[in-house]
Amino acid sequence: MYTSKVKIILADDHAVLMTGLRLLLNNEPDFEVTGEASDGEKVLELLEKQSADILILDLSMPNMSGLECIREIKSRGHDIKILVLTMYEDENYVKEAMRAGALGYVVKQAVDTELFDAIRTVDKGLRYLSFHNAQLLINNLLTEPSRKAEDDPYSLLSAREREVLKYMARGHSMKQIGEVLCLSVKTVDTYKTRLMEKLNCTQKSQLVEYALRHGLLPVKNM
Amino acid sequence: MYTSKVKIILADDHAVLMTGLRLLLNNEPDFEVTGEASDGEKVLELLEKQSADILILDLSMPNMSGLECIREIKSRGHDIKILVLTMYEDENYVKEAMRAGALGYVVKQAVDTELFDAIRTVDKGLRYLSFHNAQLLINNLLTEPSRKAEDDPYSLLSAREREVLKYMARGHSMKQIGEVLCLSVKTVDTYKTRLMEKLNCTQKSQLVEYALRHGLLPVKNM
DNA sequence: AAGGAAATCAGTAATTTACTGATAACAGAA
DNA sequence: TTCTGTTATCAGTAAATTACTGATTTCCTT
Repeated sequence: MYTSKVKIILADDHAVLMTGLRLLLNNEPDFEVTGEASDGEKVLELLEKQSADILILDLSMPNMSGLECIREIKSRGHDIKILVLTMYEDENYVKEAMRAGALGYVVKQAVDTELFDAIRTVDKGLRYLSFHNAQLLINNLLTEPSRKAEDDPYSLLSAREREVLKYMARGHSMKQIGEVLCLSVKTVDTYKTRLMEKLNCTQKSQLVEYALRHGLLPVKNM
Repeated sequence: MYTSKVKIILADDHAVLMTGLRLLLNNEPDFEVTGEASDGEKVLELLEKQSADILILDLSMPNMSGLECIREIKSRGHDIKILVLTMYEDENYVKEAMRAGALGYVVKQAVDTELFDAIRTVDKGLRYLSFHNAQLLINNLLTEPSRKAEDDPYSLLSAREREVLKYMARGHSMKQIGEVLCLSVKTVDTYKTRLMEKLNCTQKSQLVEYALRHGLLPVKNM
């Protein structure tokens, strides 16, 4: 019986490692790497041109972070399963990534066979977490995905609000943001007020915290 | 004419990537990966048992960091050339590593051919830096390791200034920072002014950018 | 002893934010 | 179709924050 290979797109800003990873995956009889991208924006461009079964994504990439990238992929309605492969063992990253729409999460410390398992699992449409304490997390995550709105108010934000949030977190003043976005200071000010309301903040620093947590502050290229 | 292969030991705590890297290197006719280690201590153990021409070392590893590892290798008198392969583009890391005794420094963002070049160069006993502006660095490093200051303005900052920078980048106001650090707003204001001077900024957003770039904004746990 | 950072604070002018409204467009509910 | 809620947009004024210009003390180095 003929079974077609799992088509995989890789996204990682570490070129050498991505090349190695490609070799590793192509060595397996049932995998095939069909595309590579070095940051979130390039992933999106690539997805416009070609589809694949699985996207293996690093979270820390320049320009557009992995998390933002996941959200954008979802909002554009691309039909691709996302497997996060990253160095961050932090629970928060796992949560954020899964909430944003990832199907699997594997740390780079994992051995190759674990990654293979993860790919095959995710390919079937099933969740995969690489962690020891993963089960807890999965349960938490799955048994009560109801209070989604409160959990992730991010989905409540309008496009403009998100935009303003990013600039604010990077330390721009209302005035500066207004100039960049061609808006009156007053308008930007309103967005800020809304952000505070929606995200339940009383201080600007809490907004920054929120932005950090949600991967809205990737380091930009020089 | 027969030429023996360059024997390489890999050290990286990211197992998947190390496996990929091994494949990549073994694919080259003149390289041969003869050992792997997942942290500094294991590198040292391995070196007691086997020698090799080159050690490709990640800087961020658990237990014993890459830098410590380099120092220890040198102090034990092992005869192996060290090539650092890491994600850190920061000049300081380069310097530290080279001072500690590394012969080459390549960032993971580099493409495979660059890594190959680096290996071959280092194998000849020559220095290799992967940077565009590397040559400057080499010269600085070797001719006058004295004027550390201008190179990295971060080292110019006083403890207080760094502290204030972190809070500022996280979106706290002068007033808030003053409260946390038990200082007058005025004092904090002065630090801010100094920061701007030292880091050559005219806007707060540039300070935030600087902080981001230098990893001063880690995501905190919940 | 002189020179030079570092840490600390003040006063006032100039900006920026906070807060309170407001209007127009549009989508969905009733 | 009318009502309601959401988004996008802007204004005015009071309150708060920052920018700028000094200044003092301590400590370290030469």
